[in-house]
Amino acid sequence: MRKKESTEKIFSASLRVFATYGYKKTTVEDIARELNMTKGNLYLYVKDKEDLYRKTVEFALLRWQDYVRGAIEDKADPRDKFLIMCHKAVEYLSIDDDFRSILIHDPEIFPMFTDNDPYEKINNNSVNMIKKILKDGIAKGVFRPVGITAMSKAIFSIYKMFIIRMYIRSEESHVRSMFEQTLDLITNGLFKQ
Amino acid sequence: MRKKESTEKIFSASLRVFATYGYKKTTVEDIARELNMTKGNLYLYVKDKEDLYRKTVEFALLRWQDYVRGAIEDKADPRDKFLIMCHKAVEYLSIDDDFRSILIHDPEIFPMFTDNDPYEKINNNSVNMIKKILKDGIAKGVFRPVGITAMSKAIFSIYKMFIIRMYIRSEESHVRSMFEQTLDLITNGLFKQ
DNA sequence: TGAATATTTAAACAAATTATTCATTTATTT
DNA sequence: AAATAAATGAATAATTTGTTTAAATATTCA
Repeated sequence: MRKKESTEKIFSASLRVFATYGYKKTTVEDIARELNMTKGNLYLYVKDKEDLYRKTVEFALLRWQDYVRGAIEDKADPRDKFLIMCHKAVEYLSIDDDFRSILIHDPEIFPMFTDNDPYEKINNNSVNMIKKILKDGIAKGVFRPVGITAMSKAIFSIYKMFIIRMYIRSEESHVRSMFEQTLDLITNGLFKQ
Repeated sequence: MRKKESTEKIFSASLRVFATYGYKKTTVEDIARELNMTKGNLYLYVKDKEDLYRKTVEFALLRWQDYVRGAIEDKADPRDKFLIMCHKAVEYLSIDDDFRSILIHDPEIFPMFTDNDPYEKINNNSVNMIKKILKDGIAKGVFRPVGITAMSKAIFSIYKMFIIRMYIRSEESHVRSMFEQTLDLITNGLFKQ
């Protein structure tokens, strides 16, 4: 197993285990076992358990972002892009059990924009994706000329809040309909009439 | 909390936690926390962690047996009793997540009839329930005169096997239809024509 | 009430588990 | 075959966990 090729294997296995037991209850050996390797070898890839966890969460966030990006890249209309992005971001939770579980175990993965967000860099990918859509939409004259940076952060905050709420209390279907209504509110405030 | 009244609370909380994490990963403190009490206090009720686990499983098995017994006690026809018992025993897993989980974590809960079965006494409740039904059915002339003890054990073995199989590999719907077919086989071999 | 009894706590300790390191071995590349 | 990279497994340090215990608090009932 060459180093370059194996990192994906390592973090997807690690995600699986962390998602199952949570940070505290998974041992480094649990993950090594899942990978059919020894603990010692794992420490070639990460500094310590916390580093392993952080990199695992980053891996999970990137996979989620790839899914969303892939779903909108061929769309031309900024309004389409925006709506599909919002829906796909939430729908992804239905198809990735591990991602969903890790969000429930650790609500800090999606922190509000605080001073030291460990995942700031990666969350900025999402914010930048939104930024581009807004910019494009404004340029094409289909969005009102809103403040791009602040609005992007606000929108990201809203749907990450829904993502967490929706799956911590997934029984409550009214959360989903609230999401739809909020989305309607955002877009109808955003679109030109 | 008086001692007499609290044992049920203790073991149902304990069941919940053991079912969530499995024996190894749950700590005595996890259970104490769930009960809003300290570890030290728990040791007034049980000898050690293993004793806590054993009593918890016994509690779970008794709850399951009560459910089945309750469903058949008002039935008169031994054939009804038999069929309902078999179905209810399996269906119970759908309504008690903790029971189902603990079975998956610990397949030894339903051991085959080996020399030292820690739950022998409680599993015998089930066997005796079957025995009574068979005896009654034979007396009333609706069952063939089979060997009651051996047949009861055989029947219990069959449905406990299905219970475990069904929920370890619950995706596979063919397991359920196999159960129905096996039940059909048992009853049509058992009933007089 | 208040003495007797039952329940709960919190701290302490020993034993077990876990994270981490490292010298050595095995595999791969050049 | 030499050099480099990857993996091992055993050893150690740090932390967690199971269990005990003395002291505190609550409950019972004479």
